[in-house]
Amino acid sequence: MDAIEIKQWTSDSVAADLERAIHEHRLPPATKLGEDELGDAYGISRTTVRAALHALSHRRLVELKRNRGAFVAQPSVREAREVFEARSLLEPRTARSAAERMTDIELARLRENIEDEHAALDASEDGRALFLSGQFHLEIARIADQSTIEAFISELISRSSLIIALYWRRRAALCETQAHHALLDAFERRDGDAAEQLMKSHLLDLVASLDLRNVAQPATSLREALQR
Amino acid sequence: MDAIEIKQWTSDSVAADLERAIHEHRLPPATKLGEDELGDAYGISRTTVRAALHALSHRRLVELKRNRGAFVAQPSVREAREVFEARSLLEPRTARSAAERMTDIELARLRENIEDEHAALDASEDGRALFLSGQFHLEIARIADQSTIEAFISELISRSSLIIALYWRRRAALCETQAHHALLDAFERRDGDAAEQLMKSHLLDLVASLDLRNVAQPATSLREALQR
DNA sequence: GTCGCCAGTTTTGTGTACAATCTTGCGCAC
DNA sequence: GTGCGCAAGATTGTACACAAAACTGGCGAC
Repeated sequence: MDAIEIKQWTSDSVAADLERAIHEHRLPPATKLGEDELGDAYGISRTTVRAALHALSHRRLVELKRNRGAFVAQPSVREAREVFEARSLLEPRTARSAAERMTDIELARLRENIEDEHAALDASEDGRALFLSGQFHLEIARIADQSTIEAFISELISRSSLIIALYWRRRAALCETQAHHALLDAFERRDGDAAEQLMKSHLLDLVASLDLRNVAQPATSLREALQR
Repeated sequence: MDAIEIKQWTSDSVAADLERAIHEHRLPPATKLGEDELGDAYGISRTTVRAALHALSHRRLVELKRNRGAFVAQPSVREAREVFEARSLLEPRTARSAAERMTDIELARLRENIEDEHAALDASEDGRALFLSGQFHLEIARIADQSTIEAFISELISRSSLIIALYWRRRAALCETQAHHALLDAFERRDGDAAEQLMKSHLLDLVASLDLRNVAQPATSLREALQR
């Protein structure tokens, strides 16, 4: 079947694999992540799975319930607002720094990223497109050369993916890549002011495209909905 | 001796205990944290110790070296700059929010915090004073009611403590509480603009009071210094 | 008929044992 | 005398086994 048996999984690589699966919406919010189940799937012991699950819980991608198990997180409306509030504090300034110190090679990588995203969208690979969209933002933080801020943004992007899974209202599928194109233009001009401003409004647009009225609760799995 | 035997330590509480010890400089940078050693100290197995150590490594307070062990982290000069860069992006705006929504009760708690810090300084309990100083910043984030940003700031504050341990140059011992007093005044007036501005310059002052010339490397333990 | 209690089953939490890896010290060759 | 290599010791990484807790189902009493 798969080449799973070939690779030697470590707790880190398992965590990365799960994070990507969550990011691509292959593991939707509230999915139960049983330790035995995962151990069998990856061919590793529960000990290693536990380490990976704990790592993801520190990034708020997985919720650990004592004696209940691990579940893909379901960010609340409040948490959703907070995540984008944090992003709006970090990313615009980071985009400015990136614009001011970007090399042609880095610019080319960003351009490539956008093209891949387009290709994924054309192939209706929504999950992959969403992941690449996140990679675009992450790449900008990487170019800004601030690894600490980059780590925060990385976490926020992954969490944003969960938020999108829960609260996205189909509307603007294109505006996403549109905004990224605009940012790329600013980067090409090494225009820090424009990049900061564009990132700011891009994030605002993202929040606007979500349905964050507390009326519609996460619509989670059965009992979870009633425990609230 | 101690009441350690009474308490039932969990991985979380052990992590919190270690974090506080690090924050108060009872565990200086580069201290080796052996698993057996810690297990004996807390009366728990290595399994639980490992979970705590991993948690702290996610917050960049301890560095895990494969097959080598866990050590209290030694932030590089570069990392030090990054941490304060991140703080300067997050904390000023957070202070503004806090100022605008602060209640009298919260104000009183902050005042109390400053008094405790004064008392600790008078008693020459430097570690405790440093911890309380961090708590002041953390309390502000809590008042701003943004738990996501609060979590980031909490991590940055703890890491700042390590940075101070490594790079502090004795100079302004008082300016710290001075700045906190000024912030408190702004909070009393619910003056968001002033709070944001004061926090911004407070953080700049902090960086200025560090010796971040790359000349003087961490001055770590023997071999560590040479591996760089 | 409904509510409450109790036991069975499943899943996580913790402790222990073994394997892999790295460090350290000695010995041998050049 | 110096440098390399190998073996012994120590420490972490992983797997396994047991204990604790929570959910599920059924039985019995009111």
